[in-house]
Amino acid sequence: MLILDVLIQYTAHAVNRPFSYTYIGDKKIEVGYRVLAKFHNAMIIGYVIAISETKQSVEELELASGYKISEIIDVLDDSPILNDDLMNLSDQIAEYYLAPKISVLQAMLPPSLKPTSSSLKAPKIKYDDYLSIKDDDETDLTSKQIEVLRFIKLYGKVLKKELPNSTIIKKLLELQRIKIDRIEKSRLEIPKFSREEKHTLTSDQKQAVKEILDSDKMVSLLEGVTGSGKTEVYLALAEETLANNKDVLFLVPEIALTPIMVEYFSRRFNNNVAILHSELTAAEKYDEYRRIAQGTCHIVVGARSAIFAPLKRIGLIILDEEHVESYKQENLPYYHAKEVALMRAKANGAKVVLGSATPSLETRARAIKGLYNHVLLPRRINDQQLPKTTIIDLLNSQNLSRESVIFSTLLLNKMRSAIKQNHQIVILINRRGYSNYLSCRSCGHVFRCPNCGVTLTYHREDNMIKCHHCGYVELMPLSCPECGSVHLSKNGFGTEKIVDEIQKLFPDVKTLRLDSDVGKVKNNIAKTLNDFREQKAQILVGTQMIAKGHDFPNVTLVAVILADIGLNLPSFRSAERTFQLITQAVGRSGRGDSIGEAVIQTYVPNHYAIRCAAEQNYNRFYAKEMQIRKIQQYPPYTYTTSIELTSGDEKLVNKAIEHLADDINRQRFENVLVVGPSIPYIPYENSLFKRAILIKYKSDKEIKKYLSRIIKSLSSKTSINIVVNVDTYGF
DNA sequence: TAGACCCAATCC
DNA sequence: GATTGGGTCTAC
Repeated sequence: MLILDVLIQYTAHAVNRPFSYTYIGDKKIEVGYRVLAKFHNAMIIGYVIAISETKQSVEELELASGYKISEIIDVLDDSPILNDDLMNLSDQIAEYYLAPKISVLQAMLPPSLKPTSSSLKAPKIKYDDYLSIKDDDETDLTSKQIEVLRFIKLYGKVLKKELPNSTIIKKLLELQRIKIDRIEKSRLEIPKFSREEKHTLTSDQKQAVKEILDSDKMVSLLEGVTGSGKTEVYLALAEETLANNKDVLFLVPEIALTPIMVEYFSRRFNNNVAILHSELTAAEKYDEYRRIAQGTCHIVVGARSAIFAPLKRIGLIILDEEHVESYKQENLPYYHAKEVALMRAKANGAKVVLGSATPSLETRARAIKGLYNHVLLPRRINDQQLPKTTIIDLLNSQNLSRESVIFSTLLLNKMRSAIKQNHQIVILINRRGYSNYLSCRSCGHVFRCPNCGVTLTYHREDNMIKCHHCGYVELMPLSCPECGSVHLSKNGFGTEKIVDEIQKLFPDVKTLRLDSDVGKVKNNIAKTLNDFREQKAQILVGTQMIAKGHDFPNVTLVAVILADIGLNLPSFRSAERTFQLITQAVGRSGRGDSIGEAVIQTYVPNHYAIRCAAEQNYNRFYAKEMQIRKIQQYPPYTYTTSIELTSGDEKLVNKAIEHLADDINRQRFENVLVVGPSIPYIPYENSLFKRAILIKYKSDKEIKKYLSRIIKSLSSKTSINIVVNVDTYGF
C-alpha cells in the first residue's frame, strides 16, 4: 500500500501542509501527479509531493499518527505536471514569498493543469485525425475507393473531417490500406510572418550586446532612453542564445505589447515563438504550454505569468520595461516576475537582461553597486532630438484659458497648430471615467463604495457611478441619500470628460479614447492603438496604457493634463511612479521626422519628479529620490513586506494588528522597523475591516522565519485573515 | 423544543 | 476553502 503526502487545493495558510492519503489502486502514480480526494467531506484536487510504501494496515497507521487516513478517489495524471526545474522553483517562491505552496503551483500552471477542482472542467487536449497511406495496393477496391486512396496518396496526409463520405474511409481503414494518426491540435492561431534578416546594429547597440555577452555577471541592466533601439539588442542576444541551443524567455509588462514583440521575434526566428498571457483562453494557454513543454518552441513571449513557461534549457530571460509594476502579482502568491527570473536564471545558468529607460531604483542601485552589469544606450537612433517640453503651472491664473477648464491656453494653442499641420496628439490623464467623484452640494455627502470605501467615479458612457477598486457599480443617483437634495456635483475629470471637451472645442477632429473601460472588450486595445497608428483619428486620449512602448511616428504633441494625480497617493513610490509615467509619455512625442513637443500641466510645477521627467533627466531624478529613500529607509535601502489583517470585527482587528506590531518590536531584531499600524488606502473590503503594517528590513532571514511562525499561529484563527505581501508595491 | 443562524475549529 | 458541530437565538 502507498502513502501519499498530498497538498490540498485550498490556498489558505491554515492548510498549507501535506495531508496523508493511501492508495491501493494499480494506476501509475508519482510525485507531481494530481489526485482526486475527499477532504473534510468535500471533493478536492490534491498534489502529490511524496510517496512511500508501507506494510502496515490503515488501522495501524491511524493509531500511530493519531488522525484518520482515507484513500484517494482517483489519480488524475499520467505524468508529473511540472518538471524538476519548475518544482524546485515553486519551493523557492513559496519560501521567499511566505506563500502557501499550492498557491504557487496554481500560479505556475495553465487552467487545465492547475491543482484545483476547476481544472476538471477546463479544456482537454484537442486532436485532429489525419489519414495517410498504409498500403497503396489497389486490388479488390471499387473505383470510388481507389479514387479516395489516390487522393490521400497524392496529399500524403489528409484531415479526416475534410473528406465527405465516411463509408469509403471506413472500408479503407478496415482493409488496412490507410491509417489514422491523431495529432494534437493547437487552438491558438499565431499569425505567420515572413522572414526578416537581421538589422545592422549601430555601434552603440553592438557595444551593448558585447558587454552583456562578455559579462560574467548573471544580470545586466540595459538602460536606454526611449527610442534608443533596445529591441534590436534583445533580438541580437536572442539570436546568440538560440545559436547556443538555449531557449529565450521574453517578458513584456502588459498584454498589449505582446503582438508587436511576437512579430519581431517571429520574423527574425522563423516563427519559432510561443505566447503566454492571461488574455488567452484556457484552451489556448494549455496548447501553448504543451508546445513549450514538448520543446517545439524555443522562444516564449508573454506577460508576468510567462516567467513560468516550461522551457527546458533557458539561456536568456529578458524583462522589457523592467520598472513596470505589473510584473508584481497583486494576489497570492504575490510574486514578482523579476525575482522569479533571477531564481530561474540562477538554477539554469542563464542570463537576465532588464531593459528600461527609467529603471526602478532597486535595479539601478544594484547596477551602480556592481551587482548587475550596467549597460547604457545613451543615444536615440538617428540622434533624434528629445521633445521640447513645457511645464504649465495651473496655480497661475494667467496660464488658464477661458475656453476650457481642462486645457491651458498654451496647450490649446499647441493643439490647434498640431491639428492644422495634420499631426497627431496624445493626451494623458491618469484617471478614467467622466468625473472623479460625486458629492452633494447641500450637505457635502461624498458618494463612496459600500464595499471598500473608495469614492465612486461617474461614467457618462453608461450613466453609472463605479468603484475603480472593486468594480461595484450603481446607476447615477438622482438625489442625495443623506439629505434628499437633487443638486449633486460632479467633481474633477477623467478620460471621458476630456474627450467630451475636445469634441466641443474641435468638433471636426476625430478623437479616440483608450483606458481599461475601452479595453474590457477583447481586442479593443489593439484595435484602438492600431486605428490611431493608421491615423484614423488625430487625437488619442488615455490613461497610462497609452504611455508605454507604443510607436506613433506622426505624434508631435504629447500633453499630460494633470501630472500630479499620482503624487498625492500615499506611497513611498509615488514620485517614482509619476516620474516614470511622465517620462514615458513625453517620450511618445516626435518619433518620426519632426521634433516633438510635450506640455505638462500641474499644480506642483517645481516638484523634482515632474521637473526631471520634463527634462528626461533620469540621473537627476535617481540621485534626488535615492536621498529621500535613504533618509526614510525605504527600498533600495531596505526591503519591505506588508502585513494586512482583515476581520468583520473592527475591535478585534485593531487589537490584533497592534499586538502584532508590538510583538515585532519586542523581538528587537536588528535593522527591522515597523511602520504603522495604519488603516489602508482601501479601508475595508466586502464588509471586512482592514488594518496593516509595513515591515522594513535589511536582511530577510530572521524576520521571515519569525513571520512564517506568525502566519501559522494567526491562520488557525478563522476570525482574522492574514495577507502577507513580500516586497509589496501596495504601501 | 425544533429549526434557523452564526461562529470557529478542523480537515489526512 | 468547505464542512461540521456546538452555541445561541427565536417562534410557537
